[in-house]
Amino acid sequence: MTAPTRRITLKDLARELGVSTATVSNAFNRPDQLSPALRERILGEASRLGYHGPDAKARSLRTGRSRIIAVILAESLTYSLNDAVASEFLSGVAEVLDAQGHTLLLLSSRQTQGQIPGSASMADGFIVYGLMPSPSLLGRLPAQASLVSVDFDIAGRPTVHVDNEAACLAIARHALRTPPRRPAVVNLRLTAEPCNGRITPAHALLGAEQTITRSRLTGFHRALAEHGIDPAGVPMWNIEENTFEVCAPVIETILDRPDDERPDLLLCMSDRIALTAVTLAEQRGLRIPEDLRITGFDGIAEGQYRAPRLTTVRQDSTEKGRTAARIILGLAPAEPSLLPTELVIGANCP
Amino acid sequence: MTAPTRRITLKDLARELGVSTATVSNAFNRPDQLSPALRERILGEASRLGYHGPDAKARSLRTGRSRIIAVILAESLTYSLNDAVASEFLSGVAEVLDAQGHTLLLLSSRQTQGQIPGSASMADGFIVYGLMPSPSLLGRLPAQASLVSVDFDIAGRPTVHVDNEAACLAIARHALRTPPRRPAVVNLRLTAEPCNGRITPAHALLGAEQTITRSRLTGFHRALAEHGIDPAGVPMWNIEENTFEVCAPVIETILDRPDDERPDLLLCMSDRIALTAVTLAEQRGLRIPEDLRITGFDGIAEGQYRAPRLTTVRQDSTEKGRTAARIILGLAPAEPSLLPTELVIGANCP
DNA sequence: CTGAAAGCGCTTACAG
DNA sequence: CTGAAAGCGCTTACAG
Repeated sequence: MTAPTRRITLKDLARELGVSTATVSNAFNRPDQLSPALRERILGEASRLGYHGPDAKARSLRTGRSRIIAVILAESLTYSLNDAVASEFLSGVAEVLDAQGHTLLLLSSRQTQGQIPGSASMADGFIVYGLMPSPSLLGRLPAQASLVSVDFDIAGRPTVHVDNEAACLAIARHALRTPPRRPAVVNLRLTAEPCNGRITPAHALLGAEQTITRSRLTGFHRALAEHGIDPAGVPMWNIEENTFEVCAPVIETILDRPDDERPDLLLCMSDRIALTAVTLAEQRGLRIPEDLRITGFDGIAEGQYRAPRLTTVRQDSTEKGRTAARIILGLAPAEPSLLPTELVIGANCP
Repeated sequence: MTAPTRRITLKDLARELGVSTATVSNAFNRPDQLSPALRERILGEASRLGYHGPDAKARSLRTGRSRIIAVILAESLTYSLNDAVASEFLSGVAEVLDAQGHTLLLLSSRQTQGQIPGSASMADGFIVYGLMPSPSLLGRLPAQASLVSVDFDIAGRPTVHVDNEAACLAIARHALRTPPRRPAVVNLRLTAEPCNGRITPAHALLGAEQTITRSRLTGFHRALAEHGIDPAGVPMWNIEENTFEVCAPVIETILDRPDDERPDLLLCMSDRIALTAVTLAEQRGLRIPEDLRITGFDGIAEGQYRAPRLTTVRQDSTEKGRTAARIILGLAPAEPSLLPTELVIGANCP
């Protein structure tokens, strides 16, 4: 009770013990630099005095490294944290960081302030997920920090990808083995301008370097062409946000068409879209798969634990996260990484 | 291209401009401390030289504040990020932090290393979610940091709670209006020792200060007693983790009992448990609600967007997160906060 | 409105 | 194996 109203520092501890600050620092950081006996004495005294080890702020300034890795999410944190695919990705990142004594800072490129808070620059590395951030945001990141992009490319930086086109080719080929009369595609963020509804020729579409949806669509179109169906004649809808709330009205538009205009095959860009379609179709008394077949993308748990089980492409989002984290920590080579996908055939599109 | 191989600092910028470092600092942090013209000149030169503002590490050492808030989760990050309730909570926290220019650091009290990494001590405040962390972990947090606990109490610290007992009393009263023949309770982490299965008298139970499950159970028991049912005669099961994978085997045990022993009312401690029960009951051809009625807790979206819609208690996890964040940032008084819940009556227990 | 100077708490060559 | 000293990049009274 020597009234330590002030927080105790390494210097205090050194003075108390009659050793230099270097030795105390070594006791915590480089055990081999001092005798075990002395180290014991220092650590013992430290815990007696309530000193929990070198201050992280000072250490990070001195060493230049914070042991913090930031993930920059394309969507808002609110959306991302509630999206199964993004959550799995994050949990993969967290798993590896955790095992390496690193810590996860969550950022969104849709930050309220319009820009990443300055405190973000504390991070040693950045994992950018889902969408090309604005050039100004990218420019603000510390030049020496490492960077890896996921699901899109940043010139000269390592990337983690899934082969979207091949995966969509495979699932569409499977679906088309039973010839549909009226196939249709439900896209996710394909249009240059926001659009929740039918895509018309007037809509400009994003390029393959801006959205993975484009590659997925290419896969669908290749399969359609193989089966003698002109892709240009296949109607497309678009959805801006991968949530039930945003999907539902668009899906309703599709399902409420007259029987002879309603699609009998819905190629969806995500499981969330597909699940919404299943739910709304069931509510309307449509039989799945007799009246309507539906395919998804992602392989989220919710689609596999319900009846009818979803036909989809499983991508291992967790492994994506692990891979990105390994690259950022230098545990894996800083080169483009392409992860496999798996066709999962469920009861709603056998 | 004056070969700035080294990162540019505030000092460099000051020298370049012929002003003091204080003035450059003020240009970024206290616009009112210098003339607009000078400030313009400084900011202009800064962006020309690629200086993006004061270094966060140095600033945090100097000011003692990092603008980082840490959330310490009871479960692993992998689990928490994939759990709907925890995700919603985090998104509420993120929303408020974001609006205040703060940033979210994710920690788990189940960190692989067995303890929180040192970098965590950089945070200005800690939100502890879901479970009392070990005293040693609590002791390692910087003494001057602010702390708020959610769903449990830490002596002398502000807390955010939901009235679990009242909510469970209400939902059980609703369910018991149709008298069950064989009611049962499925708990979540109620036993002192891990238990996935039937709870026997041999099991020690956690206290109300250790787990919210205890308060929920008290609510159920009060309602049962009101209806003349001896709570001691109501069988209980327990589940350790709120996932389909862990719930399913326990639920199967329950549903696979002979017809005259199988419960016809399942009071579940979470929607995840309830949804697992619905799925497995449907697979067995049990009619809901005729053969089996099921209630949940939480009000997650997945339970509301499927048929039969879940009967549950909705708690606003997002608001819980917002409240905790407001308290930690000093935007709300540092006092206990009790959030309301809402009884939601669905088709699986009308 | 502007500047000189101290110091936040630590780590790291370096010398002994 | 141990210590004296420099300095990471910044902010903040304080004096002018």
